[in-house]
Amino acid sequence: MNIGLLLFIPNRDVENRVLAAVNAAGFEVTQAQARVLMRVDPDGTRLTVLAESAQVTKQTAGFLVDQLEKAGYVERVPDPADGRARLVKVTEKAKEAVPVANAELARIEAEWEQHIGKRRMAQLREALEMLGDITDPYR
Amino acid sequence: MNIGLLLFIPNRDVENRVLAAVNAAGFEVTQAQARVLMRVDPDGTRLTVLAESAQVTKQTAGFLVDQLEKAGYVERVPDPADGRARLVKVTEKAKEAVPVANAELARIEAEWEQHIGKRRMAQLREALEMLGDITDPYR
DNA sequence: TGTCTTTGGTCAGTCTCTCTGATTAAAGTA
DNA sequence: TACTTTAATCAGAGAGACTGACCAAAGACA
Repeated sequence: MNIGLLLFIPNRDVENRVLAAVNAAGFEVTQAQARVLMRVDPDGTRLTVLAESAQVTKQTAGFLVDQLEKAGYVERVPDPADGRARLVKVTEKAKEAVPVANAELARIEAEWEQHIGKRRMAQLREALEMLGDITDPYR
Repeated sequence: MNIGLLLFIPNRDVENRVLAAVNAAGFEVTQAQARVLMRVDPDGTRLTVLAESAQVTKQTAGFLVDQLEKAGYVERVPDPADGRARLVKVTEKAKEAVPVANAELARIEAEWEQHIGKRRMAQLREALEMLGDITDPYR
């Protein structure tokens, strides 16, 4: 079984479940919006940086931030350090979604640990974190 | 770091690289088309089954198969066992892409093994295969 | 200082993928 | 035979992603 598919299947499961949990709690965001939202730094992040880290064009990132802004999950404030730039910041409303997402993630991890064991779960994490070094173009 | 993102990042890397390799070899398929094509059984597969295993609606699967058919990568033949159904089969042309994809996958795995070591790579595979039991809705 | 290049972001247009809803036709069932 | 289910398609719409063109501020430098 190919390594891409092996990674894809559990990843899809996590994305689906976390999004479903967040939606069920009343936060109406899409997967694409969530992927951008997730990458907004507590101190605010420039659009260019968001685009780069989410691996989409700045037009796409801008489109998604527009929607998140309309829905009240982020706001754009001028960047004091650069007159051209604006910082995307998460609002209080969006911050309330974080514990919902984290709770579902914890639930998933617990189920997985139940199925494959604590030791293997730790090994999985370790291997994936190391792979991030060579597969995360943003890092 | 959340387990979803940890899975997502290397998965994206694999998908990008394999697709780029296949494209570079002259096979013009998209990621979505590839995801369907990958799931066609050597003996042929019904559209409904493809849709289910790729986790899309049958309309979407049908749309992608249409494109793959136009490009000459699959053909639809009547299903001898069911007058309503047709079997999607891969053509010789598509079969030629398989070794290209496999070669890139092997290259990726070798690089990863180089970075995290043989032992951790085996552990990663084992954990992911076990997780498939509980996260692959098709299995 | 004034020009040139780079960088952050937007506008316009298009394409691909995905969905929902409705429909057709063959199979299976009572 | 009539009813229900299943395999697939048609029609229409929305989301998300891209390329290309553009503007304005910042940085570099002669």
